[in-house]
Amino acid sequence: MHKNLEFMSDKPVRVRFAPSPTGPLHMGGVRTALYNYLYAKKHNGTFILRIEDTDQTRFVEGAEDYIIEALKWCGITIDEGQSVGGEYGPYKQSERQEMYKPYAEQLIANGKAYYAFDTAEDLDKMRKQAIQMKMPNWQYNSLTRSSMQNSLTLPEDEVQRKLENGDPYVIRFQMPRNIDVRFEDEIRGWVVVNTNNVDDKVLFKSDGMPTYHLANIVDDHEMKITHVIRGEEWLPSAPLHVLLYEAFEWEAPKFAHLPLLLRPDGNGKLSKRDGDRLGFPVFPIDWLAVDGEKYSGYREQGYLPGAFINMLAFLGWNPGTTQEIFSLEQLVEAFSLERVSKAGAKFDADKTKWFQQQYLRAESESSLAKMLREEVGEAISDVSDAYLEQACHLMKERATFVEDIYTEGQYLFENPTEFDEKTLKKKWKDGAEDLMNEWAKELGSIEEFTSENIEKSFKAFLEAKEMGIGKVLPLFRLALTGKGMGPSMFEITALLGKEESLKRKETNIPAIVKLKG
RNA sequence: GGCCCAUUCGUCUAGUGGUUAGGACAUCAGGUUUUCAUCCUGAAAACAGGAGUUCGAUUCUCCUAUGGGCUACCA
Repeated sequence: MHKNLEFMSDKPVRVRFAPSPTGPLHMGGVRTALYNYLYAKKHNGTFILRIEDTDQTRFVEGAEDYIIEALKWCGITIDEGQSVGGEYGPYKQSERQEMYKPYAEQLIANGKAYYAFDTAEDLDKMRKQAIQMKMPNWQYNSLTRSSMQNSLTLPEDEVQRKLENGDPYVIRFQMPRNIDVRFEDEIRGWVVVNTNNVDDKVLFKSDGMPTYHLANIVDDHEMKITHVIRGEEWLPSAPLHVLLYEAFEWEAPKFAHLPLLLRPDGNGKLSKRDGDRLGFPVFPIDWLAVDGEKYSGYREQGYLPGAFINMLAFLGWNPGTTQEIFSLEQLVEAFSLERVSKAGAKFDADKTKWFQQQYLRAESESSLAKMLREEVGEAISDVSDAYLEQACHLMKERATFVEDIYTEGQYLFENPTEFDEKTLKKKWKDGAEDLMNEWAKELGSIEEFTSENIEKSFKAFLEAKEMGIGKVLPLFRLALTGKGMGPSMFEITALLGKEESLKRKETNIPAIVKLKG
C-alpha cells in the first residue's frame, strides 16, 4: 500500500560521491563528483561526500585532504559528509566499522549469505589448479561452493567451533543460480545480467572490515541515497547490489553509470601516468606523495577552476544547444542525466586550453590584476593597480594563462635587456638610428601623452618622412619593448608614459646599435 | 577466455525512418592587424562492416568487427 508515495522521485534527492582515499583524485573522479553535484543542485537535493576506506592496505596519507581540497577548488561544495558533518555520520567507512557486521549476519540468518573459511592461499591454489586444467576463470560460486570450506558444507557444530576458535573467515553472498537480474540504468536503459556470471562475492573480510559491496549498500540505505551516480566500472557488479537490496528488503536507489574518460592517444582509461607522459595534467591540483612521487594539477598549471569544470562537464554530456561556455550555476540549470552519453570520451588537451582562453578573456581587468599579483608577487609589487589593470587589458587577448600577461608582457614592467634578433636583422637598416632619435624628439613634444595623440603624432611623422608604417613602427617597438610583436604600440607607449618611453629610447637605441655592430 | 557496455568528421558531440548529416576544438586557405594574438570568412573532414525490416535506413533488429570495462578477502 501507499506504494506510489514511496517512489524515489518523490523523495528529496540525495546523492553521494564516494571516493576511496588511495591516492589523488584524478579528473575522471572529479567529473563523477561534478555530475553528482550538478544533479543534486538541479533537483534542490543534497550532495554528500563519503570516504570509502574499507581497504586499509591501500590507505594513502593525504589522499582524503587532497579530495576535499580539490573539490573546493572546483567550486563543488559539499552539503553533507566528511569534513562538514551531517545527521547521517560518520561519513568515513572506517569509522562506521561496527555497524556492518550485524547486517552481514542478518543475511546469514536469512540464508542469503554464509561463512567461508577458505584462506586467500587456498583460493589462490584453487585458481592456479583450474588454470592448469584449462579452466581459466574459476569462481567461488553455486557450482564450486559445495566443495569448499564453508558453513554450507561443514557440519554446524564444526562451524560453531571454528567461529568460537577465532578461525579467520569471510562472509560471502550466496549468489542464486541462473537468475536474470534486471535494473534500469538512468543512462543506459535496461541492463540484464545472469547470476551465473557473478560469483559469491565477499561481503565481509577476515580483517573485520566490510567490502565495498556491503558497505556501499548499507551506507546508501542508511544515508537515504536516492541516486547512485558512479563510473561505468561498477556496471558489472550492479546486479549484485540490486540483489543485496532485495536481500535486505530495502528499496534500491536509481543507478546511473557514467561513461569512462579515455586517454587521448591509443586505448584505455585515463590513468595517472598519462599526464606527465603526454604533457597535460590528469589531476585537478598538484599531488606530492610522501614517497616523493609528484603529479601536476590544473590549478598549478594556471587553469581557472571554471574552465576546468566547464571542460569536464562537456566530456560525456552536452546541453543539446550550441552554447559551450557555462558557469557552474548554468551547468546546474542545464544538467540532466538523459543527456549524458553512453560511450567513453577521450580527453582533449587542446579543447581544454581553448576553454581556459575563453575564461581568461571573460575575467575583468581588476580580477586579472589581482590574480597576477598573487602569482608573480614581488616582481610587480610596486606597480600601481591602475597600471597593472591597463597592462592586463593590453595583454589578455593574447594570453592563455594569467601568468602569460607577465611573462609575455614583461617589457610593460621593466626595460628590456634583450632585443628580438629577427626584427633587428630585418628592420633595423641604415638610418634607423637617426630616424628613431628624430621620432623621440616628436614624442617628447607631445603634451597630453595619450595613445590617440601618440598615434596622431606618429602618423604625421610618417607623412613628413614619406615612409610607410611597416618600416618605422617595428623599429619603435623594438626600441621600447625589445620585441617584434605585441599589442598596439601607441597604447603601450601611453601606458609606459612619456618619461619612461624617452628614457628607454635613450638607453635602448645605443644598445641596439651596438648589437647591430 | 567468460560476462557486460559502447561505436556519427582526427577529437568532443548534435541529429532524424526521407536533412546539403549541424556545431565546437584542432588542421588548412583567405581577410583584418605595424606585427603576434584576437577577430571575420571559407575549405577539407564522419554515420565501423554485413544481413534483415521498410517504398526508403545513419536512425529499428540481428550478426561480425573494433574499442572499453569487469572478472580480488581493491574500490
